[in-house]
Amino acid sequence: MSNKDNKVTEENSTGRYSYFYNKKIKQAEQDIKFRKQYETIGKQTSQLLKGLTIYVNGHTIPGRLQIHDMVVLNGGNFLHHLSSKGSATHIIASSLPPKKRLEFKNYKVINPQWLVDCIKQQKIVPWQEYSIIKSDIEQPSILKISSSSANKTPPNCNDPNFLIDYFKHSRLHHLSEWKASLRQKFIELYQDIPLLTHSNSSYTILHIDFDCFFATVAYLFRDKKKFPTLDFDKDPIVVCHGVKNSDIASCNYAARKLGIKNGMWVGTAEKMLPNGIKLTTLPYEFENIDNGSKAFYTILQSIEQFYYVLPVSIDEAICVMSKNAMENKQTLLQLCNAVRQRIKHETSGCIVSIGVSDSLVLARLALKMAKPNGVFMFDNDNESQDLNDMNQFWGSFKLDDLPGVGRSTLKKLRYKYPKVKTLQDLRQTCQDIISLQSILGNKLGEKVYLALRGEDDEESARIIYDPINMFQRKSISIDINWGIRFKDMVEIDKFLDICSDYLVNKKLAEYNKLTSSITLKLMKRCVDAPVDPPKYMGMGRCDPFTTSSRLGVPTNDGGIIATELKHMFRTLPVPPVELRGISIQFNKLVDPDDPKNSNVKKGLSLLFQKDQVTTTPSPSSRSIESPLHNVESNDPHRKYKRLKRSPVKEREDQLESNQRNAFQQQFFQELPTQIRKDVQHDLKITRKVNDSKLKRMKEELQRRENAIRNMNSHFMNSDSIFVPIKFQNETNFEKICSMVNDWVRETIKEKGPHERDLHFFKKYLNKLCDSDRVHFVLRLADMISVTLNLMAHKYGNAEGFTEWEIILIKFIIPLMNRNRHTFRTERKLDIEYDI
DNA sequence: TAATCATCATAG
DNA sequence: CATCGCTATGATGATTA
Ligand SMILES: Nc1ccn([C@H]2C[C@H](O)[C@@H](COP(=O)(O)OP(=O)(O)OP(=O)(O)O)O2)c(=O)n1
Repeated sequence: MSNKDNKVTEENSTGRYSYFYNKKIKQAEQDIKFRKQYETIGKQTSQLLKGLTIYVNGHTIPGRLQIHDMVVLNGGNFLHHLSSKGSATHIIASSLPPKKRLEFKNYKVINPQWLVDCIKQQKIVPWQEYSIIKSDIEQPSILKISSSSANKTPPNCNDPNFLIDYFKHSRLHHLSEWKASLRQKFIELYQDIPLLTHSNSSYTILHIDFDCFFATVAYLFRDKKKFPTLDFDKDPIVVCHGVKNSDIASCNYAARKLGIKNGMWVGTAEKMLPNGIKLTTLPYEFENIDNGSKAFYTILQSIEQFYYVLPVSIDEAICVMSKNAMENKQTLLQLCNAVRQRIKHETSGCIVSIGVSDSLVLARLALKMAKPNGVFMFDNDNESQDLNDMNQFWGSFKLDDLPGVGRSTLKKLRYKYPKVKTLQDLRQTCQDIISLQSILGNKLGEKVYLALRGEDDEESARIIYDPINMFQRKSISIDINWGIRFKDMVEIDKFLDICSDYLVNKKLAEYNKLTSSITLKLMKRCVDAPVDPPKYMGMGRCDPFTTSSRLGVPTNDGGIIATELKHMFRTLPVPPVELRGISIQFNKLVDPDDPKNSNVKKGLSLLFQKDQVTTTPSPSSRSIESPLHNVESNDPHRKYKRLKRSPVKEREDQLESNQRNAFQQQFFQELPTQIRKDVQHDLKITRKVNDSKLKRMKEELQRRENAIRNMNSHFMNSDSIFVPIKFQNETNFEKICSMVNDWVRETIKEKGPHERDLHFFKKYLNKLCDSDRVHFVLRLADMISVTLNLMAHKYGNAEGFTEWEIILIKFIIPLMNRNRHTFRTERKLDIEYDI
C-alpha cells in the first residue's frame, strides 16, 4: 500500500510541478480559489532558497510533496533522486536508519521543521539545531554501548532526570502539553478579534478530528523493514509502549471492529482477536504527531470562512462559521471535502473526518457518525429532516457517546434505566429534565437533557462565545502516578524539590505568574491492593488524599513552595513506601505585573525582614531570597535525624510489640510537627503571612487565655462539651478542636487529663467513628501528636505527657485502625480499564 | 447565602 | 523485559463564617 502511495505521490508531484511553475509565472492573475487553497505555502514566491538543493528521504510531515512545493516556490532546487550524488545541499528526513546515516554522514541532514522555520522567518536558519544525525550518531560504538546499557536501567524515581524522562514518554503528558500550547496560541491569535454574540446565533459548527491519529502516524512512520506487509485497513494495529498491561493510545479501525478501544490494555485487546489474527503494536511517534498537527492547524486557520478554529486537542478542532458563509449544503460539503483532501495531502496520508451541524453537541455526534474517513452533516430542523432519519441518527449512539457522559455517569444511567441502550431510547424514556437532574445532578442533568434535543448547555457554549477567557489558564499542575516507589521521606523530599523546581521554573516562569494556593494530592496504595500492581511501575488501586494551603502572599519561590509541599505531605497519612502517585497544583495564579499586586513583593520582603529579626538574632543574612530554601536544601537530613529521636518514636519503640498497625509508625514519626519543629520559624514566614490564619490564631489565643483562666487541673468539669455534640450536629468541630488542644496543652504540664473528661472524650471519638467521621478523629490525633511534639522538649518528662502519649497510641490509633474501612479504601472502582 | 475545601468526573 | 496511568476544568457536597 505504501508503495502504491509513493508512486502516486511521485506522479502527482511531477504533475503539480508544472502547475506551480506556471503559477509562479502567472502570479498576477490569481485564481481566487486556488490562491486560497495554497496560501499557506506562501502565495508570493521568494528567492530564499536560491542555490540550495534539497532532497527528501523517507516519510516526513509536511510530506515530500509539500516540501517540494515549498522549495520550488522559494527558489530552491528539489532533487527527486539522489542519484546525482553530491548535488544535494540539504537532506530532509524525520529519522534515518543506521545504514542511511552512514551514507549521509557528510550531508546536512535536518528535519522538516528547518524548512518550515526558514520560510516562516524568511531567512536561512542555522541547520545544526535541526540536525538528525548529530544527536545519536556522533559518538561511535563505545558510547553507544554505554547508552544502550543505560537505557536498560529500570525506571527509578530517585533519578534526578526521572520526571523529564517519564514525561518524554508519556502520551498523556504530551496531550496535555499540546493542548495547553494550542490554547495559548489561540489566545495570541484571536485576542483582538471581536467575540461572537448569541443574538447572531446562526453558526455552523464543523467538528474536525483525525481518524485514530496516533495509530495513523505510527503506521506511516513505521519501520518498513520490520513490517513489510502491514495493511492499515485490514490488520489490527495499536500504538503502545509495552506488551501486556500497557495502555493502547490509539488503535486503527480494523482493531476497533474487533472491539478494541483506545485506553484498553494490550493484553485485553489480544483476548479479543479471532484465532489466527495477530495484533501489531507500533511505537509512539510524538514528534511526527506534532508535525502532523501543525499542518492540520495551519490549513484550518487558512480557511477564510472559519471565524474561529477552536483547539480541542492535538488532533481535533472545532471550526465556527457564520451560517451564511456558505451558500448551501452543497458548497459546505465541498468545502469539507476540500479540507479533508488537503489535510490528507499535506500530512501525506492522515485522514480527518468532519461532523457538521449547528450546535456543538450535534457536530460532535455527527463527527462520530462521519468516522471513519467521512463527512456527516446533521440537520436538527424537525421539519426538513425525515423522522426516520432522526430516529436512525439518535438510535445509532451509545449512551456514553454523549459528550460529558463517561464511565460513572453511564453507570448511573444504566442503573436507573436498565433497558435504555441508545440515545434514542433515552430520548423517549427521559422526557423531563427533572428526572435526569435527580440522577445526574443539576448541571449534568440539564446538559444531557439539552443534548438530547440537540442543544448546547451554557457552559459548553462558552467555547464559542467566550473562548479567550475559557482558554486563559487558571491553574498549573503536574501529576505523576507512574514509577513512584520511594523508600523514605528523604527521597520524597528530594522529589518534591524536583517537582517544585519544574513547576516554578518551567511553568510559572513560562506563564509569568505567581501562585498563592497549593494543593497536594497523594495516591496511597489501597490496603488490599498488591504491592506490585499489574502494570509495571503503575499505581495500582489507590486511595487519594488531598490537602491544600493558602500562601497568603503569592510567590514563585521554589524554596518556599517546596517547603510548603514537604509540610503538606506530612499532614497526610501516607507512609513513604505506600506512596504511588503525587500531584501538585497551583490553584490560584496571580499576575505579578498587575498593578493590583504591586505591593505584593514589598509586603513579602517586609514580612521576611520582620520575621528574620525575630528568628535570627544576627541580622547578617538580610537577603530576601528564601531563607526557607536555604534551611531546607542545606541539610535535608538534619530534620530527618531529629525525627528518629522524636519522643513519640521512642515511645513507640517501647510499645511496638503491642501496637503495630496500618497507620504506620512511620507516619507518626513523621507527622507535621517534626518538620515544623526544625523549620518552625521559617514556616511561620509562609504560613503566618496569611491574614485569615493570623486572625484565627489571634482568636484562638484569646479563647485559650479565657479557657486557661477558667480551669484548673482539668477544665472540663462536667459532662459539658462532648455530650451535646454527640447529638447536635451543629456544634462546631473547629471549636472542639481548639478546646481539646487547650485541654491537652494544659494537662500535659500536670498530671494528665481527668478521668471523667477522658471518658467523655473517648465517647466523643467513638461517636465520630460511628457516624463515619474518622477523618475528624484523624485530625484530632494529628493535632494531639503535634502538641506532644511541640511540648516534648519542655514537658517530655511530665506525667501528663506520658499519659497523653499512651492515650494516643493505645486508644486513638487503634480506634482509627478499627474504623479505617469507613474512612478510606472501600472497594474503590476498578482503576484499570481491564479487570 | 457565599466562601472554601476536598472530592469526583470528564476528555483526549 | 516490563512500562511511561497527564492535567485543566467544572460540578458537587460538606463545612464554616
Ligand atoms: N485514552 C486515550 C485517548 C486518546 N489518546 C490519544 C491517542 C489518540 O490518537 C489521540 C486522539 O484521541 P481521539 O479520541 O480523537 O481518538 P483517535 O484519534 O485515536 O480515534 P478517533 O478519533 O478516530 O476515534 O489521543 C490516548 O492516548 N489515550
